[in-house]
Amino acid sequence: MSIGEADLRRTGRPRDPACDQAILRATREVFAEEGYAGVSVEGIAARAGVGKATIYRRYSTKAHLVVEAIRDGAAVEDFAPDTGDLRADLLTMMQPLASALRGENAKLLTTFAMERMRNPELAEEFNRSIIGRKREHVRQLVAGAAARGELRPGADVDLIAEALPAFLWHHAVYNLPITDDLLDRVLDLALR
Amino acid sequence: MSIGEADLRRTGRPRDPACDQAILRATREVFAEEGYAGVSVEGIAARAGVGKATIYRRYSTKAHLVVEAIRDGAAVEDFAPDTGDLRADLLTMMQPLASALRGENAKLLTTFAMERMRNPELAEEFNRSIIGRKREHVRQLVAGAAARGELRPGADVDLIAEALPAFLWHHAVYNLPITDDLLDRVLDLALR
Amino acid sequence: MSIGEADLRRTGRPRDPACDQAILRATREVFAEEGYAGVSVEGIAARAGVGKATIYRRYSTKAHLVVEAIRDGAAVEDFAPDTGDLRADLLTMMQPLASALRGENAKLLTTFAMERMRNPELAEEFNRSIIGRKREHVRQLVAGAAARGELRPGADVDLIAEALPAFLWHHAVYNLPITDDLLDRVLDLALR
Amino acid sequence: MSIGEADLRRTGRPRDPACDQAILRATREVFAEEGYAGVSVEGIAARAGVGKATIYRRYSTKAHLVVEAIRDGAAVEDFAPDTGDLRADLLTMMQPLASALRGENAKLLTTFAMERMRNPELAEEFNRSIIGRKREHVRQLVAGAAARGELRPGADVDLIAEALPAFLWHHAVYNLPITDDLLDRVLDLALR
DNA sequence: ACATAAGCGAGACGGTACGTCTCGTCTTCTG
DNA sequence: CAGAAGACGAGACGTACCGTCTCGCTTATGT
Repeated sequence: MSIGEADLRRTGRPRDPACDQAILRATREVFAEEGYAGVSVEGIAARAGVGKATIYRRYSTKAHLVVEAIRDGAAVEDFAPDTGDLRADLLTMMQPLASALRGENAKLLTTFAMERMRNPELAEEFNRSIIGRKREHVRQLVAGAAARGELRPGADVDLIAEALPAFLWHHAVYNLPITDDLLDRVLDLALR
Repeated sequence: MSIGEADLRRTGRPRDPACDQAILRATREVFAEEGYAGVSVEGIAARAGVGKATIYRRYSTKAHLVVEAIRDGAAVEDFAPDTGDLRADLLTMMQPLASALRGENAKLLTTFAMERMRNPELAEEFNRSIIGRKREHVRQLVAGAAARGELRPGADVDLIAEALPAFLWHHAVYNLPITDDLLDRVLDLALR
Repeated sequence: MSIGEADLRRTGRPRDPACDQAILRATREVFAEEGYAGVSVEGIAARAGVGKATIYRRYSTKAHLVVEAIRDGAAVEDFAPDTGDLRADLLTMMQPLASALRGENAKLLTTFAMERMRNPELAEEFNRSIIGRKREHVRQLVAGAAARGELRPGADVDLIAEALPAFLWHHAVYNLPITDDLLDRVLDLALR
Repeated sequence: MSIGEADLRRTGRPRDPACDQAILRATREVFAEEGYAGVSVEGIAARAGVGKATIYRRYSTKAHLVVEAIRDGAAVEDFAPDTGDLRADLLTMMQPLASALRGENAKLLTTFAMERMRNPELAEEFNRSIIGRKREHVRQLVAGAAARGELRPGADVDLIAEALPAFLWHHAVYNLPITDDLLDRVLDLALR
């Protein structure tokens, strides 16, 4: 709740939003150029024109900083359409993820996916900002289509629902090209 | 050349094979639990009851050490069958990966797969020891089957070849169960 | 001038005198127990229940703050008697220092005396508030007595004038007891 | 015992004595020029051409480093003569302290004297390297002389024994000159 | 048989980054 | 305006590793 948050810190000098942006921006730039190991908090501070304490006041850890920087720059939009046209709905839903995994933030996203495996609190955040309600919604779309007879009888609803993300992440993680028609081809394979 | 190598060091005290194992074992254990960043050469040396120089004599770098440790312990067997039965051949080929992703090395493998994204030195080794020649061989099996008319006309050879690893890794990374019939279901989806 | 000062600040909320005392008191306590390095402006603010700005509005610097705190709490009274009885006059003058070095402020004083060696800003203030005009006055008393023939011929005026403070500080610094008759014994030694 | 010490560290690469000297030397130089607050471990490391760890391996703390540096460069020689000539013996004993307090190390010594007041383990070291057996020995010399009738009857043995250090430290601490004849004058005052 | 050459455990070395703490300044809100 | 709160740039603190480098010792070979 914004009210609750405001209550927590209604006194003292407020944090400078310009610092927030300078820090996250510098972190993303260095991360993209040099990778995780190339990020040093000291270097980020210098590049952002900021004191180290100003960073540590926001992020307790280098890992935390990097993850938040990525999240800030790589959040994936989350639609939940249900037009009755399964193929179209799935395309609409997964297009943002495909774009993100293809763009300059691909490395950020896959790194984020990784970090979440060891850091449980990140797993939750990963769910919120990357997966969102997609997984469950996709399953419902597919199940609805199956119920309508839009799919062949005995179709594997769970597997079909998984197909798009599985292939997209597989391509991203293996540096295979995420071409414009990849989603079409996956849907061709999965939906018949 | 083994002869050349042997010539290079035919004198002096030979390296202790027990050290090799102690080092690689300790490295694997720490890596699986703490990830790449959690591995410290000093810690490995202590855990293996070995001097740091004994490690650096074998591996020039922490990255090198970790790569070799994983390769030594998590290499996935690499069959290249071609019986003419596509489904059976694919099952034979992917079974080792499925087992590996299900067994005690699952954490090691997924950590390796993910960690290689931020450490390019790991990436190449991952290709060599985990992927090996599988990718190309699977593609050839599927292409052969398509040529024989075993698949429906216009089947997406590349995508079919990718399906098993894509779903297996997706399950592993999202902690979904890798059940005994998962490969069957994926093959059902992909081959018809 | 108090009139001029009052003119400068006849508007707005007046400074809270309770803050002055709380700040100085907290500073003295911490300084006596932990020394100059142990004093942190942030800590003083917290201990005094005061904001940092409230301190810096009064004292431009940590050194300034500490100096004022000590001066406020440990100033040694400064008599300048000249009754013609050298021994009595010296006793009158040094009694306050002896008391101060024996009382609860002893630690404060010795710490101040020592700390001033590494912090030149403290040195000047120490001269002003602890030594004051005592040194010169004592010398004049002794010189006067010598001129009157109250001392043996050829008496070392400078050394006699120094004797009381030298022994008092030596006892204080070495934690030797500063007994009631110490001044008498020192005067016995010095004046005959 | 040197044997015991040797046992403690008979393995591994031995510490480089050149580092010891470079570190202590740099520390003394900076301390003399800038005072305690001006010493930074990082700066000492740079000036000595040494890594920070090489300093912290030897001295757990900045304070520890500074004190050892001073001790290494400012130890006062400790004679214990007893020729039967009180005045000569006292001169022989206190000359080294006078020299030290007059020389380039005066600031080091007085700062050391101060630091010992808050750091109990330093008090012991101060006793060992600066005071040594002087205090007790001086008292015995004076008591012996009194017993021999070399002093006037009723002489204040304790105070006489204290006189030289008291005046010497007083002069040092107050930046009064420690002239060549100061000891003579103090002895004149104290011994008659 | 014994000298040579290398392996080994231990740990010091010059660096670099970490995350913490304080300094003195600044910015906001409340009384 | 004063005061409480606390953010800000700067930079030192003490810790932990990295990859390199001695030490003194042990262990095979090759003459």
